[in-house]
Amino acid sequence: MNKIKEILRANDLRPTKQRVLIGDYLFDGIDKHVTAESLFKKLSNEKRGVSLATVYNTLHEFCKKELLNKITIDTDKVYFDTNISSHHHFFSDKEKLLLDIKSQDVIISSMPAAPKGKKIKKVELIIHLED
Amino acid sequence: MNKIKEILRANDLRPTKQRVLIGDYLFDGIDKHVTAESLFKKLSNEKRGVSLATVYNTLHEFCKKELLNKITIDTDKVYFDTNISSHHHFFSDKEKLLLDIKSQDVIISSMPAAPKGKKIKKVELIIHLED
DNA sequence: ATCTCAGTTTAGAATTATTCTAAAGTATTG
DNA sequence: CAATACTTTAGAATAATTCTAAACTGAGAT
Repeated sequence: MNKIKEILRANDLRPTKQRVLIGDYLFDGIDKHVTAESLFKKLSNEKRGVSLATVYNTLHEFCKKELLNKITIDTDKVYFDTNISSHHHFFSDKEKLLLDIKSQDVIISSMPAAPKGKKIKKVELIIHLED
Repeated sequence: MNKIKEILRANDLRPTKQRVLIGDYLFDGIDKHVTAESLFKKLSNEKRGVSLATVYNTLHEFCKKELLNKITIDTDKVYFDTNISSHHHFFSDKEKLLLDIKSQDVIISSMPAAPKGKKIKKVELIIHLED
C-alpha cells in the first residue's frame, strides 16, 4: 500500500505516475523547502522524468489541497514548504536560503483585527538575515 | 530651497530632474505604497516624463539609501513603501492590496536568535487576508 | 561662462520564472 | 474493453525586471 496514492485519492487527485513520483519525494517524512526548478532538477535524475509544466501543476494542486505551504518571500522564486504546521521562517536574502523557525520560538502577543469585510487567512513572519 | 534636492545631496545622489520629480512625488508627506509600474504611470502624466528604466534605477537607489522600504510579498510585483519606520502589513492576495498596520497593533513578545554567523536585518510580519 | 568627465538616463533587447495552449496520453467507470 | 474526463507535455506566450551601450547632464575646474 502506497501512502501517497492514498493521500492523492483522499484529495480527489488521480494517482498518476508523475504525482506519485513527486509525492513520494516531497512527503518522505523529511521537511523540505523546494522550488519548481529545484524539484524538477531533483526528479530529472529519476528514470521516468516529469516535465517542468507538470511540476508546476502539481505543486499548485498540492497547495490548493493544503498538502503544501506556498511561501512568497522573494520576487524571483516561489518556495513550497512540506511542513504545513504553523511556523515561521528565516530568510537570507543573499544566499536565498529559507530556514524554519520552531513554532514555539515566536510569540505574537498582539495582533490587529482584520479590516472590515476581510478575514485573516494566514500570518507570516519572516526574519530577514544578513551576515 | 527644495527639500528633495537636500535629501538627494545628503545621500550622494545627484539631484537630477528625474530623481527630483520622483522624490517630490514619493516624499510629499503622505505614506505611499508604489510599484515600479504604478509610479511610472503616475509620472507619465507630468510634462517631462521619466523612463521606466529610471524608475527602476531610482527606486533601487532610494532603497539602498534607506529612503524607501522594499516589500516582497508577491511574486509578480515588488512594492516600495515610503514609510520607513518599523511597521507591518496586511496583504490581500486577491486584490493585491497592501495595507499598513499601525506599529502598536502588533506585539512580538518572543523571537528566536539568528543562526550562527548571521544577524537579523529586518522582521517582516505579513497578515494575508481573504474575504 | 565653458570644458571635461564621472555619473545618469534611456530605448530597446535580454532574461527568467511562471502560465498558457492545444494535442497526445492515461486512469477510471460502466 | 470503450468512452470520457482528467493529465501531461513541449513549446509558445507573458510579464516584471535587469542589462547594454549610446546619448545626456550636473558639478567642479579653468
